[in-house]
Amino acid sequence: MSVSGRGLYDKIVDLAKRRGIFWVSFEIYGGVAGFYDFGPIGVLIKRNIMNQWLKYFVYSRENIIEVETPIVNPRVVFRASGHEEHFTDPVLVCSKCGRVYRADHLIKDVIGVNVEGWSPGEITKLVREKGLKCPECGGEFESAFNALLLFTTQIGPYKGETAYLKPEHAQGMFINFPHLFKIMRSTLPLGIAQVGRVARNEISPRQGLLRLREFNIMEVEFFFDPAEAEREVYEVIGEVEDEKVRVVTAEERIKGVEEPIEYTVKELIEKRIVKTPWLAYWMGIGNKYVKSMGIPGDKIRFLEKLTHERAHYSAQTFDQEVYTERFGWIEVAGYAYRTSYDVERHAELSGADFTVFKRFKEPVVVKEEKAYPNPGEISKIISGDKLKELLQSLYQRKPEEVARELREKGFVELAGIKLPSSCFYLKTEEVKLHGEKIYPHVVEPSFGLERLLYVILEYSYMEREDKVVLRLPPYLAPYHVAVFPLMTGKKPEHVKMVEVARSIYRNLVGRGFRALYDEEGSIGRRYARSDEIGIPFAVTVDHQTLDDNTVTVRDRDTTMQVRVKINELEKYLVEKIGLEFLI
RNA sequence: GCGGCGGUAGUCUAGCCUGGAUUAGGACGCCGGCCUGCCACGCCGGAGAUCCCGGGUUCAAAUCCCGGCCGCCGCACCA
Repeated sequence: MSVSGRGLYDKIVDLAKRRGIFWVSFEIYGGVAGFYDFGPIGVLIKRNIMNQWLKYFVYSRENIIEVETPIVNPRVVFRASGHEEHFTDPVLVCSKCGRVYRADHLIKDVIGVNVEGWSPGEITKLVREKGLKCPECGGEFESAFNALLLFTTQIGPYKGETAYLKPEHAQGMFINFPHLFKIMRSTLPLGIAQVGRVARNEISPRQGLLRLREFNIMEVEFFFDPAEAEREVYEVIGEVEDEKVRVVTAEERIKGVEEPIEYTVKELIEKRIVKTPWLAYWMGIGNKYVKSMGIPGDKIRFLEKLTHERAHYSAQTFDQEVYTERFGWIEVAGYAYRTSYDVERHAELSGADFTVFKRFKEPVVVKEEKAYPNPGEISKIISGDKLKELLQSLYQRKPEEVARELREKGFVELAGIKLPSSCFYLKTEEVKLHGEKIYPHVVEPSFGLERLLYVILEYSYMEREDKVVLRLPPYLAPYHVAVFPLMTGKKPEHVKMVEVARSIYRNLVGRGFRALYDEEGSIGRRYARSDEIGIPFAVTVDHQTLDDNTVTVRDRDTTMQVRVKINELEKYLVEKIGLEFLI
């Protein structure tokens, strides 16, 4: 088959392997599904995608900070997050044909029993009692077990504590929220970002870079006060209020509509399409970010997840999808409204204080009923050491709580003894409240780096006269500029060209450019090689250079050349590339 | 995990059906040399293949059979 006849995906995979972008890991041992190695060009492009993300989501915002937390997490972290419960599925395997079923789904469909929360042992017992067989081949089922999609390991080389590799960064930010909140002078909203590796033990990873077992996530957990969200969003919305995003709402999807409707970020908020305005804000930022990397706006859409598609922690989720030739619409980012779910779970299991003190504009005076013990009356019911003990524990309790219990039940129960209201002095006091404690809510934009890499490659891949040109935006290119001598022979002027080209190369590198020097093969071949990995500009030292200190700068996309003075080359390139590369 | 299809140098591929004379052929790329006044130039030379792995059938296996690994597609799964 000719090169142009094959699919885009195949061409990208070939290019990626040939030029050192990515390839299947552990190749010499036959490869392992779901793992990819990234080569010299791949790591550079990935880092640029990451830098671009940091610029959009972190560096240009005063209230977003970045952290790095361990990949290995003790079990309790994912017990708190609900992953241990929800990320695991009870599974039944047919002993005859080997088919795997979700036990809860199958039992509900066939027997009509809801086994949610049952142990594998209980499920196995039910399957045996009811004689449930494999619906495909009629074979017996093996004992049910929980298939956990978290990678499991141990902390400590022997007899270690069970631990999991994190499947997302989120918990690292939640756990550190109380500490970081103080560092950031106790101010909301506060965004905590993290970029790096996570691992998911996928049952059957497939589709190249799109479903990996180890990959990079770029994620922000954005903590805010839901009551102030609308006001605070409007303080910063200028940047994105008119940004147009294409959305398919859950309501539309239920009706069978897949065609997105275009809204501005402001409209998403005003029409109450989003359950918190911050969701719309971050969708706007994410839309701009993805467009900045060469993805056309009309190839991006946000798909609201239906209730049953959403993760356990989410009140509303939008997937940001990009249209690909090979796989259709694929998710590159998720925007989840996690409410205070995680924060409250970690508060509960750790005992740490995750609340935020919210100061009122004016102190509020509230009347509060309080009940103080009346030892004289109590001694009529009980005496001696028992009285002493009782009084001690009574003094431990807050008078307003005691009053409430009296109000609700008519008595206070302590160590089996019921104390009527006659045992208390009841008082109504005025209390000045300066604020209240609230749990912050969280919105989470979360990007898959490798998926972005793939869609960016798809949209930048072009062929010109059977040659590959990777039209990467200049700031994503692995190198900003290539430097070539026109001739590399033995004639004195050829030797001089090499010398000048090398010195230009060294100067550019010294000034912070990523530059590539190449003198192998013909000039045309060198242009072709640099086009293939997306280098946007090529500087050539030719005969005229030796006369007047000018070089030609060739544009990758137009192949047009302009002549530039060597001492103005840096300025010229900075103008062309933009300042993005200086991150 | 199940089923279907596939796996030959860095890449793309011929050969497989119909087992043997092909030293596993070609193109591109790569390396060395010559040449070369701007878009994969030309010439000469060179390196590069566990024919995915293991087993079986056979006098003989890249080729046929079985198992495994990997990839793609469909199903299941994707918190």
